[in-house]
Amino acid sequence: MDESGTTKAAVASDGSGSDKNEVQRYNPAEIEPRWQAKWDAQPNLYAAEPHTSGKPKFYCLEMLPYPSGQLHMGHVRNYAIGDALARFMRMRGYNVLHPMGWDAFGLPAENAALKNNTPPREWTLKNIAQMKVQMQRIGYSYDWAGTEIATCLPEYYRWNQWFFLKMVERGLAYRRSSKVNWCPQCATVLANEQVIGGCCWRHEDQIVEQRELEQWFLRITKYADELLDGLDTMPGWPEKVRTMQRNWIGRSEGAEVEFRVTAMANTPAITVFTTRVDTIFGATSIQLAPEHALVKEWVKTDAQLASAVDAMIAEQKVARETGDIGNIEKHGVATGKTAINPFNGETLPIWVANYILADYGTGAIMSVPAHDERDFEFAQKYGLAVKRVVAPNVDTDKLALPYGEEDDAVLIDSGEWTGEAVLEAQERMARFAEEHGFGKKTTTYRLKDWGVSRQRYWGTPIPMVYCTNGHAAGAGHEGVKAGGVVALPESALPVLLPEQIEITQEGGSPLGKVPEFVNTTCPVCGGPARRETDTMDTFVDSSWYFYRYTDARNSTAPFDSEKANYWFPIDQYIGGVEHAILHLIYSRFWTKVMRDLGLIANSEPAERLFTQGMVIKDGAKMSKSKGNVVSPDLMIEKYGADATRMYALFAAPPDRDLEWQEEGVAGISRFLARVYRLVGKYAPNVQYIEHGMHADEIAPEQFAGQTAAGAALLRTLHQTIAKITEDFNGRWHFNTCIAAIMILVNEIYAAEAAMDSGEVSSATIAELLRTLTLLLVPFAPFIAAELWKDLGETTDVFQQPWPVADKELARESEIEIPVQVNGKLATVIKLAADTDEAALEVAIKAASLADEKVAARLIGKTIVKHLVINKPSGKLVNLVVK
RNA sequence: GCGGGAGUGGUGAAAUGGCAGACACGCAGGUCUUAGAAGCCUGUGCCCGAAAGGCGUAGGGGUUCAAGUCCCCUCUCCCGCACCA
Repeated sequence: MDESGTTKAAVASDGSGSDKNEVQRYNPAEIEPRWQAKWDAQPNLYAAEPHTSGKPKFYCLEMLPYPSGQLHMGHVRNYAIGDALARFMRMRGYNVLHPMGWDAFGLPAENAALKNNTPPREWTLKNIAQMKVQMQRIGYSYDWAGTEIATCLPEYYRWNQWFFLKMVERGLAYRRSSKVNWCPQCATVLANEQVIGGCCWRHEDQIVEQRELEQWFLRITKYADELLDGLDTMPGWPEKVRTMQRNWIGRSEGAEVEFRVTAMANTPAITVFTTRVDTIFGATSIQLAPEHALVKEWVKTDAQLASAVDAMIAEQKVARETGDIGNIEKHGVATGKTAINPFNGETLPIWVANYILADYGTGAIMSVPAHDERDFEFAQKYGLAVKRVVAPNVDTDKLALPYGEEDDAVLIDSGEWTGEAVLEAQERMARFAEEHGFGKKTTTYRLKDWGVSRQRYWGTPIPMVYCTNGHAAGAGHEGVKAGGVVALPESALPVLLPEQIEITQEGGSPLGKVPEFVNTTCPVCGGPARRETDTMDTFVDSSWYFYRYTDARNSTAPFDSEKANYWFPIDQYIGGVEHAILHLIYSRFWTKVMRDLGLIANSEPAERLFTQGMVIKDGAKMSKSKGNVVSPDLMIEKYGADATRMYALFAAPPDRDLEWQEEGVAGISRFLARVYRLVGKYAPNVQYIEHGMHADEIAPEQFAGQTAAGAALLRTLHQTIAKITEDFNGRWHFNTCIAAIMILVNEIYAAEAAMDSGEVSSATIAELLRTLTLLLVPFAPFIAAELWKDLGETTDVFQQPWPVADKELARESEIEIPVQVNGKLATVIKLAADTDEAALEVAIKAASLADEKVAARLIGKTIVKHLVINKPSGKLVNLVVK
């Protein structure tokens, strides 16, 4: 090994006599396809080891895409984040599961069929093939062969059907008539979660209509409490997402109280829901929603009421359309009827009011104007009584109506409850109502059961039939009512989606027009039966796909429990925040159901969730309508896949929105070219190529007698390793990781002369370039593979262990100490790092006073304090002077 | 209205309470070239200036030896929820 002598002139060492200008230029268009072809030929390159391997596991998951046929920058970014992490964890020795698949059912396939006359299946599979090529071009390290799934294939969707049957058995799936959200454009039903501000989530300008339909529902409300309480045990999820889910579930504890309608013996009592039963003595009217059942009854005999109610409903519809719902003026109409307050026997007028929601609570409230803002506003308008029943603990003269109050406020004018504290009264009054049979403590939720029926073709067929002979369901099928609804046996699965089908724009389920599909036999009696023609919401597909990944080729079960239990929970889930409610709450529900079925041991699907920011351009989210879409293909063509994905990590920290600037991609490409040139220049000269020596054989003591230049480079190198390693384990600021690599490369360039003259040893150069290459793996795998090869390695760079930072080598030889005077920087002094700790403070004080810039600021002042501050990050001096 | 996030150069951004603006883009000047491109070098928060200096993290106040960072108030922008009784 040549430690002492001058390093041979780098450029000439290959004997070719080449000079600088002939060093090959970085050409990703040549490098990347070459490596990609090599990788694609190895289907198990990124396969995880079996669950029995005994290695620590790491399940790295990104949300699966809808196969639109075009990868967009949001995908590129999302998957670049996940891929960096997966590659890092592999190099750290983890058994990494990094799967990918396709959320392949859904309406666009049917729209495309209408437009292009292409069957949905064909269109979808073509898109998948197209997007897969795009993703492979970018070099993501997915285990395609072992995990790839497409939810539109029977191998997958049969398990949707299987789960559905399990849920039917357990009463978790049921059928009932219900008012549903109907999007005329989709010609199908939407779940509550898919209605955004009264409009369809897919058609932002389309008002959602209400229709009465027979629908299948999944009983997610059974898990409402667990879904809510579980959020408190999920510190690895963003607070934002947990808050959104909490609000969505909307648990509200209160009481129901029945108010009898005066002099109407046959009319059922009005049940109101309230969270403030303690204010019931302050109730001065009853308010019903326009759609309340009693109102529907009364309008039959009261034309005036009928027109007022109709106007209210019409007004709400308009308000919804214009987006003004929520701030339309409160108004109402008196019904002329009255009800009795069961607590004090008072007679209260019954009104119908436009601010009462039919689908929350009971659709009826007791109005307490003194203590509720909305009721107060309403009462003011119509001159209804305002009766205060809670005394605030502060000077009441200064309070404006309606009165809010503190928790320790007490009741006044409330009969036998007068003087009781608010919270105590709530408990006791609810119990009193229950004991006397006119109320109870109750909890309501904003969350509703999940309607999963869709009147569409391109989805999972619901595995139920309607027996013409009117069979009731078999024993144990408690979710199925009599009337001929029969669950298919498991042996009848999968219920295949017919492929020859005509898609038309007419409403109703397209499957209903396929007699071969519809007409079947009853599994119980063998008589004629009709199949369910609705298909499942596509959110069913994505509710459990990540379990399938652990055993994607299983043909006898959705997955093997042992495998799932090894891999779950997902260690890191990465995706867009737009799925904070829909997908992520359904997934949590499905996990709990699977746990209760005994399939898995975990109760939550993912340990940690990361929501990346949007990719924007010219200040707006990329979208076709805005015409600001940047094509990943074009970027790859111009700058290479490495530069494109690396820019996606460099331009902003992953959780923030990212403004796409093409000049930035060009900048990254230039940086990679610099790295390429550097390695190209020194690779032929790297010692271990000639001597077959590897860096791990270079003992640290060989760096001990380093020249200052070599030591400085190694110091930066190890600081860089430490910085990146720490970031992967913590805050994920990959932008600063890449910046750190740039600093390292800049520094190596600055030391070029020292490297050429032999001042920096060949062993050091080898260590620098090898390690630099390894550090690039998570961010730019193509160039990393190429450089590794150029450095003479024949091993797979992705299987190399991640470099370990050496604290000794990373330590500064000289410490810089900022000196402040009254907190403002005066100068920076330098001291040798090996100064004895005991003497250091004295030395620092002396040095700081000796500095002329400091002295200049001390003229005419007195030193009050001379502080030397010790921090892990370094030392600092502050002179407090007067 | 409620909840969450953010506000730092021309731009994207950096900064465990301790040197504000790392790294990059852009721009300017230089070098190389017949010329250009690429590369390389230098400069680049603002103000005045030859220099020394002064001012600067939306605005105002506070805590601290020390505040972009912590606390209080105000303003602006983005996201989510929105008459939830």
